[in-house]
Amino acid sequence: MTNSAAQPARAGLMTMNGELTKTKLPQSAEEMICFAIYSAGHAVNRAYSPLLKALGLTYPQYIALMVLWETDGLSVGALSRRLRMESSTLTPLLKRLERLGHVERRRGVEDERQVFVHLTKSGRALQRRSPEITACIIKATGMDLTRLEELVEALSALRDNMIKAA
Amino acid sequence: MTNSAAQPARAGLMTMNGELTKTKLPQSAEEMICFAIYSAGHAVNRAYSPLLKALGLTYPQYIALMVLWETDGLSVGALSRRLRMESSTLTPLLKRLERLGHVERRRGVEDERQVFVHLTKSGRALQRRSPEITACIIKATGMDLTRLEELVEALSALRDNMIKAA
DNA sequence: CTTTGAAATATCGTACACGATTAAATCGCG
DNA sequence: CGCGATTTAATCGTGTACGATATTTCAAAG
Repeated sequence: MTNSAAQPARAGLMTMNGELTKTKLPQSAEEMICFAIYSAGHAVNRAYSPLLKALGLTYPQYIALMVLWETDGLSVGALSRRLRMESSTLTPLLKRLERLGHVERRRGVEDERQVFVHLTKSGRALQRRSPEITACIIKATGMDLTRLEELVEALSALRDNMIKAA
Repeated sequence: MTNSAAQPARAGLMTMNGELTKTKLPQSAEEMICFAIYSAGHAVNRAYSPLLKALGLTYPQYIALMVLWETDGLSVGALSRRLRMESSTLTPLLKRLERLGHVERRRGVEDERQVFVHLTKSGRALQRRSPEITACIIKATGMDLTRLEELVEALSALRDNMIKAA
């Protein structure tokens, strides 16, 4: 399984500035940030999914609800900015949540372009099931809270940087 | 080592609407890990996509190719284990890569259940475009390589733990 | 050999996810 | 006041993603 066609392990040609400090470009897929975040993201999704299934929710639906639990009555646009998600993703997701009876979508009165999303009693009730799920997930991470917080910090910074760089 | 971590630390601090129950679960830290990894993952995807578009590739296709550049001729199953991806995801992806002329799928001879994936000349040629993309992404992260490596390390550990806990 | 079962892919149904486009409503500026 | 730009959601097309299931092939007993 070792690599036959010896990769040159090219030294840095990156254009940042004179960094000769860490010249090795990560070559192995496992080392690359793209693979790490990609596979970790899916692993988290798969860890949540069976727990959420008991509530009849998907992982993205749950995340959208988390934001609404924090701030109810957001517009689709505001929600999409918080979630960093396109309206083309959010609209069908919200329609499903509406069909499930967890939210209501109401057209704005003074600006009829906007649509506001309000939790129903049922949608608010789901929040009470959240702590058990959280506990389950934290346990599954196998990390202590300090480390998790650091990781969240780093990921948030990464996300914001990449959005800024776009 | 299993679950020593889920210690309460403190009663809920982080609730915005004030009605935190008696659960000592730290919603704060983790309510964010799912969102953090979710949004960061998509941000990375969106950063790669325009760069890959120049090569006619999607982000998951690129990641699959990365593994093949490292080890050509893997079976679908071996590839799926490396990518932590189901065959139901991988099969159509590989068919698209085949239609694009970057790989060939060949049924095994001694075991006809297996399908082996081989890079074509075209698929191997794409590897040469990889370093520029990597450099671009690393720059967009706004982090130095040491920090990125730590992050990759943490994410890989997180992923493996969550898979093990499943 | 044949039955039983396991393994390796593939297929199917549902649900994201994005960019590009569209449609409707509001705004801006002459 | 008018009409083109802008804003806001929704729609469309393509491509992941997953679990559940099907299909084909191999393996293990009998």
